[in-house]
Amino acid sequence: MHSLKGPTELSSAFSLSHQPRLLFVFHVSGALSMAGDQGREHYHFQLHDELSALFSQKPPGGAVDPGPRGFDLQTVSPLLSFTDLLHGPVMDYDSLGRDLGLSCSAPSGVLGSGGTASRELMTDGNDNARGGATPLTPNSSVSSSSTEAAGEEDGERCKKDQLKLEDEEEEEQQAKDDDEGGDTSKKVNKTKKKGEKRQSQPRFAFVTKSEVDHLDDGYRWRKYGQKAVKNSPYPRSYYRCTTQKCPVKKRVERSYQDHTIVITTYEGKHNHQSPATARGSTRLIAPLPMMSTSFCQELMMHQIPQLSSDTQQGNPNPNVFLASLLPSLQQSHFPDYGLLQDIVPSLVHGSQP
DNA sequence: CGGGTTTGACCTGCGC
DNA sequence: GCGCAGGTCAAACCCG
Repeated sequence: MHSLKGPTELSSAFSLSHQPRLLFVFHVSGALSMAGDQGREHYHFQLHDELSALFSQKPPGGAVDPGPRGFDLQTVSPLLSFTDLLHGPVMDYDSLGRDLGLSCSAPSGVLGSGGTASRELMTDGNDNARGGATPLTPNSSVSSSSTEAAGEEDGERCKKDQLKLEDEEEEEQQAKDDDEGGDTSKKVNKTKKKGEKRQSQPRFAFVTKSEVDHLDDGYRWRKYGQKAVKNSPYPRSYYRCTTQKCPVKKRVERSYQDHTIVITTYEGKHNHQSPATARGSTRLIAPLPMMSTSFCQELMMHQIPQLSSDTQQGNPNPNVFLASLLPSLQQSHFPDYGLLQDIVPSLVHGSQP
């Protein structure tokens, strides 16, 4: 069974924050899509339902849309911090999970048997799991992501993923060949071998409350498509990292129940440094030699006010937060440690020579 | 003019 | 086989 230490330790780290913030990281394993194949669609809509239920709730003062489930986050207490939510007397993992009505369609009963919403969201048995932080916008008030507990499919999935990765290496090689003079039809090259599934890249989804669709995560993206989403009035946009040969893609869509909820799904891993880092961002007061993306900076500034405050009040390096967080994440099998590694490469490299 | 966006067409996988 | 839906392509368009 999966280790469930992650959320606990993570929440300890997040106890630094005084603010009522939620930060969930939804790792979406390779075979899962935010939407798509019928088999995955269930998860997709559940994700929508759950998140919408979660985020359709606004803090006191804001308009509150109870949502179809009628789940009232305020019963959980919107004023509680992430830590409070996880540890506080108001709600334990199990009750939170139940109240959230979370019952991800993962085969082994993702939220069953002691599993809880938060735990499961933060737990992933997939060793290939990579994770992330949350892209935030200035107006984001709540961010969430989800981890798919791959459950019993993991073994098989890992094998499949490995095969796919191998295939992708071939594709990469072919791309190189193309770059060196091949002018064959891209469509032909892009066409996957028969019977071969896509979606081998690690994925993780961020759910952010934001008015803007395209969140600045420090990387440059080029939109390559937009599709209407079934059962949703909001289209899904497809972006590719503009850096040459960077395989990372992301999809951005809004919750059909709460248009302020932006679901961003990242796929793949950047094979380069964030342009924001490269050009030297000045978003934070202190220099950020170890902060690779504005993405993290936003995290620091908006999602972790306490930390931000510390930064301004003397601690020159907000990365101490991540530095303190990473070991816990590593120890706790936090599924998205990999993304943190992506996001804070030098930090990780520093701690992991 | 280069880079990004829009948008219709096309491809693919899956269920029926 | 057909229809549906997600994902991608690429020409046209836009903008600085």
